[in-house]
Amino acid sequence: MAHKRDREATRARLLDCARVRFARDGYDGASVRDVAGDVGVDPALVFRYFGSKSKLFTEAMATSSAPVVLPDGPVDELPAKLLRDLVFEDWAEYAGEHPLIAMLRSAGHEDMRDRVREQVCNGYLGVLKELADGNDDAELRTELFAAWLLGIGILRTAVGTPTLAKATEQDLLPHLATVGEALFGRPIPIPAED
Amino acid sequence: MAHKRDREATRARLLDCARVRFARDGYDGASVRDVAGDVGVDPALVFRYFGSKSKLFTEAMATSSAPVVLPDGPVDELPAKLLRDLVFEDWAEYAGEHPLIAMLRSAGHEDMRDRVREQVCNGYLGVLKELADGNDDAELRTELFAAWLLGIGILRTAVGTPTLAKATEQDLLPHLATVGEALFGRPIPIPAED
DNA sequence: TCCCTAAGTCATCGATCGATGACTTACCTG
DNA sequence: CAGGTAAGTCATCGATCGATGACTTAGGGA
Repeated sequence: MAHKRDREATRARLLDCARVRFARDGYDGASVRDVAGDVGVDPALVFRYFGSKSKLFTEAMATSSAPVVLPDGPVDELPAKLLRDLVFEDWAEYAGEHPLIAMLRSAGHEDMRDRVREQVCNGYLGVLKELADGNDDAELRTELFAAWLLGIGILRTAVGTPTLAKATEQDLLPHLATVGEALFGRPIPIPAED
Repeated sequence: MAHKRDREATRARLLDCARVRFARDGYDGASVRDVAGDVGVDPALVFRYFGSKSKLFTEAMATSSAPVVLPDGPVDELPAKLLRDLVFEDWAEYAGEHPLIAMLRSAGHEDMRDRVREQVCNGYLGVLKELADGNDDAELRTELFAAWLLGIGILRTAVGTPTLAKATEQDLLPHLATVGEALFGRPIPIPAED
């Protein structure tokens, strides 16, 4: 007996595995058979529960349990926290990449594009917005900073640029402070090493 | 008569179409039948000429006619030129995205990853390197700036963040100068509007 | 214990993909 | 104009994918 016959539990496990598969392999790279195999269930069950691969994908993204744990605390500590989350956290189950970066692989699909945008806007940008208070072009500055963090993550994990790939968090923090101060006109403290 | 029987010419046309297809649809999304169809030739011919889809891909990327026209001229004008190339150029045939950003869709494949890295390192980073002269962490600063440009391009075209998607080149140039100066410790001129 | 409902499975379809090998046709040479 | 060679085509294979519908089996209530 692999598992009890529980519709909701099986559905939830399918969604969990689908999330990882889609993020790691992209929409096209992840097959329904793969997801079903992870759960240890017949592929046909996926279609019984979700109707189609596309709907499985949409629901998996929409019910993302905890794609991002948005940090709180003093605003000027946010850049360092986001840097850690986006760049230096160990996302082993997502093939070493932040789920957001991994999801960009599927950006050809409209659903994924919308989902990523929503996550970036309502998540990261909403959190970063306070930093730009008092500046003109506040939204633009916020998005520019987010673009930088995203670009760093991509160069590190998806491209594998030599210096950045080897850089540690401590290497990046001073530059994070420099750019953050230039962009937001306020000092960005460098947290102590732990 | 569609075209003359010219092995080299047909090969070259296949490579051209393959480049666009791979960049726009990704490695998995682009089929050999698509590429052959673009050229108006039988798919089997592709295998006769290149052996496999993977080899077609590798050769298409390696012989990239002009994936990037690296700008020259005074070093402090490079940021603005790269911003235009990466973010504001009209890459209509690549579905509106810079080829480099489009190629990231295929970064799951090792070949593509290597190719993108090579292009970034020997292309953009090589050009930008001079800007960091005189700083410690010169390579890191260079890669961080490249990460920023890349991130801007991705947020604009692949994610579609609201403010950045609507921003014009003139909107971004002041911030480019600000961040560039902070990162490289030298003034970055803002070119006049044309 | 019986049995009915729902959870899960099996067999299979049609489309598409990469790939192969035998075939046909166009062009150049003598 | 004849004929050989190379450019290009056709038929087809095996694998994989999403998807469907009929089937089997588990398990709780009477």
